[in-house]
Amino acid sequence: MSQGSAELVGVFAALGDETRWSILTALGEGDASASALAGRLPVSRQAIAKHLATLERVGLVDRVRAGRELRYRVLGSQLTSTARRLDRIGAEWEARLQAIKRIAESL
Amino acid sequence: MSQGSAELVGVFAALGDETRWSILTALGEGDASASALAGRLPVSRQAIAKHLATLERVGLVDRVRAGRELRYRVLGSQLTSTARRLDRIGAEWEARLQAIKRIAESL
DNA sequence: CTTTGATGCAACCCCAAGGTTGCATATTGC
DNA sequence: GCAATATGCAACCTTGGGGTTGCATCAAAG
Repeated sequence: MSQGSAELVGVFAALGDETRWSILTALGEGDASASALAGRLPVSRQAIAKHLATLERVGLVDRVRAGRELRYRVLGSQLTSTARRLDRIGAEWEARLQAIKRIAESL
Repeated sequence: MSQGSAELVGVFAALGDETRWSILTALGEGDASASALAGRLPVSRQAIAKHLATLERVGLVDRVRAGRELRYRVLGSQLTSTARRLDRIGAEWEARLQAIKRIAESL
């Protein structure tokens, strides 16, 4: 079900851009096409199309034909699954820290 | 306590690089200095120093002097708190999707 | 069938980011 | 004090990514 660590890094790279977040939040208020998004955001339609491509590549977004336009939709599931993986990693490292701290205090 | 969305994006940008992940995982096996890391990873010490700087800037890592060297340590807490924020956002979007799906099915 | 609105493709610009080398500057150990 | 090791700083190179403009293409609406 879940992807490898390479894809994990890809998701983070995709989320590490302000413009893409503005696209995601705009999509959060309802599905939209690249052209529609270009009307609301201060970037060209082609720039948005590229961003949508990278978002789709990492599974953060979904496309579906609707007449002559392509409507995009946010996939929250990818966010939550990524969050879960991130939480597990952080918890492991945090556990290590606590263990070391306990050892240090017992000296 | 938690930071703004700008810092959130910064954390993701920091996590969107393979080399930084290799640094983080290396640090996960025990605190280390930039020079020590340079011995284990296939990049120069200066490159690692830059990465450590960006990791520290977003609070993913911590530095402490130990004699003449600077030892770095992973802060899992930043990961877990980021994961929590990510999960909330994903959950909201997922809820929206489900709501729309219900409406569509009721037609 | 022609027009119109939408997407696809390509060339191009610019800059930040990852990486390197070289040298200066501490700080420990003897 | 002197040698050795670690960090700090700076210049520099190169690539990729974000952005733009221009044009081709395609499908719906008249």
